[in-house]
Amino acid sequence: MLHCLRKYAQNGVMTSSPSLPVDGFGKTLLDYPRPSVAVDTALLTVHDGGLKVLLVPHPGAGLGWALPGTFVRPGERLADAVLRSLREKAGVSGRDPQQLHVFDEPGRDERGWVLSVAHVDVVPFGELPAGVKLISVTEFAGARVAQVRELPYDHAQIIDYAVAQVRSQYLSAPDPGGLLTPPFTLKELRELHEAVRGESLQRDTFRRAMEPQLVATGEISDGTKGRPAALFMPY
Amino acid sequence: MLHCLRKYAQNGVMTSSPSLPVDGFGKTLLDYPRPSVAVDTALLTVHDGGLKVLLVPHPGAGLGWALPGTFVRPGERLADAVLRSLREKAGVSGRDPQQLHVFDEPGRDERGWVLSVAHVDVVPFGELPAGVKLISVTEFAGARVAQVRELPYDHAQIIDYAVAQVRSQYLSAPDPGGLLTPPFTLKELRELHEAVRGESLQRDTFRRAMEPQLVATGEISDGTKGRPAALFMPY
DNA sequence: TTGCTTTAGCACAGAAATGCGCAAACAAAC
DNA sequence: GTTTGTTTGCGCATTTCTGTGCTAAAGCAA
Repeated sequence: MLHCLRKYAQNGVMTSSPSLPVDGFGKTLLDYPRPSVAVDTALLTVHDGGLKVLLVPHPGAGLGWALPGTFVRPGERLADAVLRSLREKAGVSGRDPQQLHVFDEPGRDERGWVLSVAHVDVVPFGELPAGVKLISVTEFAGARVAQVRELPYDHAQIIDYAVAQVRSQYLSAPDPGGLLTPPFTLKELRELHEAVRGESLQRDTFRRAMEPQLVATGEISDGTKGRPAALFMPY
Repeated sequence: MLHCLRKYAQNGVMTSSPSLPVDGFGKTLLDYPRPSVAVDTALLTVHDGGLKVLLVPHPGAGLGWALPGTFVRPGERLADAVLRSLREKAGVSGRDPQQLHVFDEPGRDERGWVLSVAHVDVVPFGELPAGVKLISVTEFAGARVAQVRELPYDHAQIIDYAVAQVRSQYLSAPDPGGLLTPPFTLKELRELHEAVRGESLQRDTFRRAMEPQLVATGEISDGTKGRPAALFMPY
């Protein structure tokens, strides 16, 4: 079979050239079929007492919204691709994307062989640009909100993984996602946890779990109705 | 730039041909640089009261052992690639590989741009072929056993992820990895948990946690010295 | 039949966790 | 200044969990 050497002059990516290591068959990695690798991200935030996910317009036919995503570029870390896609698709600055799962169903994308590395990131609502599209991930009577079910590809599953992971992280740590601006009150922290976990929490039980992991600033909240609350920061 | 259409006649993989969808730039997915995607697997088993990981000979220079791995083939699920690599590299039948993490450091492999999707699988020691290489993952006084530290690439980290995930699964469920052949005694189950978790467990506390999740078969163990133990199966 | 070993089960004490009611400490209203 | 409403902090009782020691049960071996 006649082979053409194909070269790229972009991002210093290595090409099929005499300098690449060859294997026992005299071939380099570029001689084998390879998938396209994409990242898709469930960007979660807390607003109006609930957990919300960000959607962007989906250019594909028929469906209007999707999770932000992009193909990974040579030399780019997956997390950096996530951050780039959040900037480019939603004008949002992501923070610390965490991997969730690789979706690898061979026919998942009609354009060809595509793997998607699903991620989750969390951003405080106040850091989101005005006008971004957020939908609730809260379940009502066990039924998914229609808009989550209608998302393309495996995006509904990605949201499930994301919610599960963030909820797991908020089981015992005060604010692992940094959604509150320190200093904050215990009530603010508890309300955040109730929004994330989707359930109400007993005030005293919550306080005993969190206080050992917080630093009391010695100050109290002001301008609030009722007894002023002590202010805390994370360790 | 002159392009040659490159065709493959292997495994029905799609090629850069007129039939592939093109994007807004008139290009298909194959026109963009793509990584090689590999899977690496920490295959864990329990033997001699401890958690062990399987190693295979590493063909690379300098180091002798590594976790089994392979490049993913077109149309192949990641889990199937894991199972294939365990068969081909170690003669082992894997069971239910679980994804751990994607290792994506651009320079992690001198052959080129390679992503590795790390997996964990567990197999009962009795199902492993004779002569496979197992090393302990147990830490002694907080120090990693030398052989784990010396593994190539990010394999030591993969083992860490794998151990953490399996230990997490065995925190509250009887035998999520199916390492015991039913029926089994509570002592056998407890010893499995002690091997996985790397700590001793209080007999009654353990029994209270497990019994509600087990079905008593009504039979007892035979051929044992002392009072025969009740036999259980998982729900 | 007796002795030994192992397992099962439970009572109990102590530790840990939970939830509630009340006093304290504020702001707002009068 | 007093009263009302709200929120916080904490003491207390209750509940749950854990680990220990003990004894009975149930086998095998002698």
